[in-house]
Amino acid sequence: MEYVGTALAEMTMPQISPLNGEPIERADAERLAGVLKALADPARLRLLSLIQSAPEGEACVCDLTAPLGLSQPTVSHHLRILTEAGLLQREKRGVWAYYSLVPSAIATIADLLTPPRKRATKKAR
Amino acid sequence: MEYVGTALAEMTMPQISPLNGEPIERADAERLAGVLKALADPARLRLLSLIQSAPEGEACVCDLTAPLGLSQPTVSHHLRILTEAGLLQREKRGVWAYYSLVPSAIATIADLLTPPRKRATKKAR
DNA sequence: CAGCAGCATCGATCCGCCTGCATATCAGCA
DNA sequence: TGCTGATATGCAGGCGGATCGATGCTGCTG
Repeated sequence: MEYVGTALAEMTMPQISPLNGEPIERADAERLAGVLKALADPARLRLLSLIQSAPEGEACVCDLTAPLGLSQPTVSHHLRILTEAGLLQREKRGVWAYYSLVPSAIATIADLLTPPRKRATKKAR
Repeated sequence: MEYVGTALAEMTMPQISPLNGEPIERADAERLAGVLKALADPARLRLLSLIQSAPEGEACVCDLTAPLGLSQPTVSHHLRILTEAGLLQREKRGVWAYYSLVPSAIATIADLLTPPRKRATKKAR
């Protein structure tokens, strides 16, 4: 099966058809579901939360295993999924890998869901 | 294991700890993940989209099987999950079961995600 | 140049979920 | 009452994913 490695590109650039106006296409549904699937896990939600509230908005793997109570390989696995979904970015400094939130990635997802804005045509604003 | 049948109550009333300020608790993470898991499926996203864009904002199972290309039991299954997550509501009229969106359920989820509105306090920039 | 520490990857296991077939329910109708 | 059509539920197969131990890699450091 295919990866969601391009999820970020799909989201920040072309944009997935949001959940408001016309019925969404199957392809769009699969892309959006792919990103949401990355979010729909307790461990990953906590990772995002921990990283976001960390001192510089970044954290390395060794800082995250303890609070989560998961093994290092498992944490690394979750971080990989979040990164491939375009939610996290990785920066290697020396022996450490620092993860931080991709600026408005989550907000973009929220916007895709928040349909409401019963705007006339499509997506004004 | 336990169901997410109370997800709606959790969301519209007490509210799940959102993904912004302090690190979220494990229980909150699990609740939020539960609701997101209901959303993180192509078939269910399309169901929500179809129902929302239907004439009266409602649709019965028989109207949804064809567009999705899934069997009736499978569609019924997905509708059940969405309903238990608090995203859909069911109204039985005669032989038909009409499903419609729970008013601001999805928007609530979006708000839980959309966190931070880069307010001064933390890290401007 | 060994040795070590932080991470990523691999292999394996276990569990949950998507899907469809068969079947049970239930309301309307002859 | 008995039949038909619209939904819901039970059951089972198959796939994907969460987790961990072991291992490989790579910069630091003595």
